[in-house]
Amino acid sequence: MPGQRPIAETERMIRAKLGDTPIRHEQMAMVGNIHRAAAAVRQHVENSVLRGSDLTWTGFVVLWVVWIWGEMETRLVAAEAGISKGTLTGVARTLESRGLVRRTEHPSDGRRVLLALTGDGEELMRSLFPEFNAEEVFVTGPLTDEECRRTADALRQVVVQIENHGEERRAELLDGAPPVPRRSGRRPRRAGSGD
Amino acid sequence: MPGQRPIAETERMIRAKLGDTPIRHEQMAMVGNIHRAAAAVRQHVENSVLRGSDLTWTGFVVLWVVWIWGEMETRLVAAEAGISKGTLTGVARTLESRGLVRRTEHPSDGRRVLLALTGDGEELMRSLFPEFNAEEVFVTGPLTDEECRRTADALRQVVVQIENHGEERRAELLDGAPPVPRRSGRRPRRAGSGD
DNA sequence: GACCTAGACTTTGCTCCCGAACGACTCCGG
DNA sequence: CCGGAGTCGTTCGGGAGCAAAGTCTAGGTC
Repeated sequence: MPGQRPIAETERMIRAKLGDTPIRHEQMAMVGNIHRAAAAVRQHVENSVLRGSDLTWTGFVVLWVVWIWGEMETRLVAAEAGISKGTLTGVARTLESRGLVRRTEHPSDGRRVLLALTGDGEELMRSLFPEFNAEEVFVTGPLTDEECRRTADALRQVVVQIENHGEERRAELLDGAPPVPRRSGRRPRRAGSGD
Repeated sequence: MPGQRPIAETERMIRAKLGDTPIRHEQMAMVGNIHRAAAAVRQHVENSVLRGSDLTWTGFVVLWVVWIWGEMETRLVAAEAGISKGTLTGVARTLESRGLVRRTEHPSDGRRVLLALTGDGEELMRSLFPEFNAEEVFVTGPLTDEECRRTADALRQVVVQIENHGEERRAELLDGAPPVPRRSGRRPRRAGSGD
């Protein structure tokens, strides 16, 4: 994505569109760059170290979580990997079909499912993670350790802000608004009445 | 995603798995937090200001690009929005079906397609963008303007690093490796031989 | 004009992604 | 033992998302 326009001109165009409606540009630039950086890093890594093992970013993250923390319940894996449990079902299915993870029933609770790495999965992660970390070092190459720490800390504060106050904030914003559901999502099964 | 383990313990677990293989933890934390923050911000915004207009994050970004820069060729919109042109085709179709953008043929080059906002799209962005920016301000609430600037700058350096040296780096890494294609992707049409 | 090469958009195949609905199961009170 | 409330993983619906293949157009050469 080499087409980024200079920031100064973007600000000028926004003013041209909105007149004097006040806009906070530092915050806008930061949010924009978070997404640009995330996409760029993800694609670089998928196209280098992960390609050879036919893994996606998410697949790798799930493997990583189970590798580090050992056999664990799927809902915890999803939380740790930062994906929804619905998504995890599909990702785990893919990884299972590649022979990298194994599902087990929970010994005492019939609702739960445990996820663990197979021998192949373990072996793969042992060789893959150092390569993955090398790419993390590459993409952050222009920054010092201290700058990485500071940036990581700032980003964590954003995550914490949303975790702590996001729900409340969304409730305020939707205060009294129509409870518009997503366009997507499963539809309830019709009760008997014909339409 | 409230399930984050403390960093110190994560580092300990990695050492337990890899022994003395050296790992750079600052870079690892930064890359991880980039993705966590990106996902958190995206979900917060989709579930607040975008929900009412039935827009996805990507849909909004595409609208934003066309709103700010005016009618432009699809490949430039894709580059500016940070998505592939294949993805843009679908997103533009969705937005067109909602009556927010309009496709026009290029006046002199029949291969190109121009994208522009409709009146509805223009009106929507005028009211939506300030709300969007307010959420950007909310999620970065714990940070000062100066910290936002610094963080945005660090993230930009990551993007630039990948833009400038990513291709070269990937070439080095894959040097002589089997040209493993993605598992996904269109398959060539079989030449006449049945399988 | 037929031919070729390059460029721009679209289609295709597979995966990811969320959130709501769902069914199976656990827990608890009666 | 039954039934309701709550939890857990899965299914489902709509939509990204990429890269490679495919289609169509532009512009040049013979």
